[in-house]
Amino acid sequence: MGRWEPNAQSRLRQAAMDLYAEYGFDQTTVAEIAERAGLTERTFFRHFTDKREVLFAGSERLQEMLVESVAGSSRPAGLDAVADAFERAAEHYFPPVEYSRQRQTVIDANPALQEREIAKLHRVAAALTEVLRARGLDDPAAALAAEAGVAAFKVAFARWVSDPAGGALADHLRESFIGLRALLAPARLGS
Amino acid sequence: MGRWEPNAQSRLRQAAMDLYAEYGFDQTTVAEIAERAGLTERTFFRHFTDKREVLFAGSERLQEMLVESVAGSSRPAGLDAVADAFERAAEHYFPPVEYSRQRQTVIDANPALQEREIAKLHRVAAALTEVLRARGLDDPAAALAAEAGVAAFKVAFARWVSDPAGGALADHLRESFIGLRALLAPARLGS
DNA sequence: GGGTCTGATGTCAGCGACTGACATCGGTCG
DNA sequence: CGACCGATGTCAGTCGCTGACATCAGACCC
Repeated sequence: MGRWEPNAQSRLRQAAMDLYAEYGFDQTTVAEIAERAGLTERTFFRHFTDKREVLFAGSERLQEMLVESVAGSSRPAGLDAVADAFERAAEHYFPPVEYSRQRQTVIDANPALQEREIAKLHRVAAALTEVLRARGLDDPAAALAAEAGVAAFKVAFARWVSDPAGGALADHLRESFIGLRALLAPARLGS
Repeated sequence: MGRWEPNAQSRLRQAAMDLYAEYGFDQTTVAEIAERAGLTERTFFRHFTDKREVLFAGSERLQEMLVESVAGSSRPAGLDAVADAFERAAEHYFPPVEYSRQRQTVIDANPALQEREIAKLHRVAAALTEVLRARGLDDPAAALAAEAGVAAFKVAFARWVSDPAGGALADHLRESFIGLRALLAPARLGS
């Protein structure tokens, strides 16, 4: 398919990650990324809608997985279904810790990237809210379960990438959701 | 102070709003905004960090008001203090409905602006979480009270700008928080 | 009143993100 | 072997945004 080497997209992503990590996001130009990947600036923009998106491509896939998982969950629509979905995704979706760690370091150093990250997580929460409602949970409860689930995921993810013991993401997720459930038990967010 | 007419900043904001509303955000160039305001492109960027920020300048002020309000609230740190803060801000901060409505229409039509809006609200939630913790609320409860408060505000704001009856924002806020409290009563989020 | 100082604005040059239009190459299929 | 198609290259251009420096209006001082 490609004109020369295959995997243009992943080569671009790798090149971008390397340069972002070494010189910072702002100090890296798209032309440099493309050159390192042996491609053209124009081609970069055919694979990624913008310079930031390199770090977030794939989040749509995660969102789809979560939505499908909640939609087909054996548990009733609620926090437990969301927790299950995240734990399942943890095993099939996420890249190795080192990559995630490096990626997070880059994001944490740049406001524009944080903006994009927050927006992506917001979309995930919105999508989860939608499925939960579709499965019969009423409106505010669905939103709360979704937002709380995403919040628990944020915590688990942050602990995962900064865990010196190298614990699995799934384990951090379980802990995080246990803490959340303990806190919210009396509210019964559809769980 | 100004070279010619005063109020350069508000003239720029007005010009931007008019053009964004009439032609859309992407179709409006900064040079056009500046020209309509009788100023230069360079001057625009001295008043606003970027083209999007025109629509969000002032959100820092809102955030400060909320934080101060919660910090000095007579109520215990929790949802009620947050609710009070929003209701007080509703009376002293927000522009007329027509302006807010027009602004929201522009934002809703553009993903980049939505990203910025979400990020701003996220910062507000983070700041509120911080005050609540400073006032002694424990960590997850503080975050939940802040996020829930912001969520209630979102709902109230959306209803306010789309309310044909022209109800006051403060009234929508009260209703929204009543609904939230009813839902969360058993959880006791510090309220 | 005139000189000076300061803050806001103008001017200019330039970088880099992003896009549209069109050419070109590699592989596929008939 | 030739038509076809999808991915890439090439080119030119727009626009957001910035740094450096000049300039102007008003405030302050004498």
